Amino acid sequence: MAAAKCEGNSFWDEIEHLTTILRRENRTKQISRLGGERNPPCKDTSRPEVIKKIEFFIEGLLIKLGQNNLPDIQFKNRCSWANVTFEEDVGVGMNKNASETSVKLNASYSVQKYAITLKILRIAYGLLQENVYSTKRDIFYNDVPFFGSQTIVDRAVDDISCMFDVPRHSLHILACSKGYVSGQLSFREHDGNFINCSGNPNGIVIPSHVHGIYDICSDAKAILVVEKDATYQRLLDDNILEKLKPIIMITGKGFPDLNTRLLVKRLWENLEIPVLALVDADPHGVEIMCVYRFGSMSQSYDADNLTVSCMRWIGVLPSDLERLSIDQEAQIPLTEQDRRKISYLLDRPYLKAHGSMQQELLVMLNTGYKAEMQALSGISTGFLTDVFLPIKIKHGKWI
DNA sequence: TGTGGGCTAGTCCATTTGGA
DNA sequence: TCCAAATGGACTAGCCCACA
Repeated sequence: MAAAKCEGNSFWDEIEHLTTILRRENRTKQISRLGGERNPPCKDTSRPEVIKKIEFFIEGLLIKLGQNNLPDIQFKNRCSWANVTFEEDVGVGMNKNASETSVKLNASYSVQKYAITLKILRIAYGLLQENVYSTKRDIFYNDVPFFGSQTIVDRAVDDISCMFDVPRHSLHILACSKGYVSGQLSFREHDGNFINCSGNPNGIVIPSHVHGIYDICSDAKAILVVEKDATYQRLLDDNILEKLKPIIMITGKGFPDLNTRLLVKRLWENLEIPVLALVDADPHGVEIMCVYRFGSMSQSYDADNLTVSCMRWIGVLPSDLERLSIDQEAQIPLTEQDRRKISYLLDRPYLKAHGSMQQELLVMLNTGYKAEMQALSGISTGFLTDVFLPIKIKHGKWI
């Protein structure tokens, strides 16, 4: 079923209506996003500025040591919901007066973290001076016995980004991308390399240096963000890019990495077209959609660059399962962990502000069942591509 | 072909450690 | 004893590769 063949109002009418609303809202938000109690947006700081910040920080440590004081390193606490507030237009952002944790040189339990922080700062300083990039993985393997685990490097890099109030890539430290993008999109990478996503039937790996891409061109009317790679591949096999043309499709393969989130954000900023999320009707699917749409606690200091508040949840909604009479055998009973996860989600500030999403979680809780997107395939082959998504788009059935 | 291990992300909770 | 900070572990999503 081709998109254009839908009867009644034009297939893209609802999307175009949504586009108009979102663009108008975006203008208003840009104007009103001045002042307030929250941290200003995390700046895309230039290389010389970051070098200066590191030098200034080290100078401060040396001055204190010269005064026979043991200098602490202060980090904003990225692990507390008390330190963040939710605002509809920005998502989960860090408070100006967020509590800080101190890494102390005179506390034995802090010494390792102190040393790791200084070592990563030294590495970042070198990368910045040489104007080259490295990955967190490379840094870890640079001295495995010293760091101990990858997690420690990850946390330290994010703490430093937060401390200097700069995005991670401004430290010239990147993470390997895991997301894919396909459809009506072309751009140039930071080195000038031209990328045309529509020329590759399976899409391309999202670049590691998303901030460096430019000349973004697309005539797409919407961006479809898919939770799982399996579903993404299935939709490509079902020829979704032709059936719903023109469209861009992205997957972060589960919880999205920062590069995938950055790309979705950049596409929204450049193209200003609706971003639709297609996730499982289970607690993790909802949480993944929320990470794209509202941001995460640990990256709250960079919310402005990462969250896509205009995103809409197109499916699979827990209420869809009942409406479509999905066979109960295709549904999965909620486990105790699922129920706990739903409780945590219901406590999140952004869900408290979105009654319709809260309602969907309560539907899941009340029915006691969850379902993956594959459950829709049980109705008929190609149901997701040929019926579910076209009808949802045509009738604007998203929240 | 299926399974397990190691890797990429992300989240939250529990435990350990040690200073006040 | 209490509390803050650090760390490990358990869980989610997924991919790739080696091996039985």
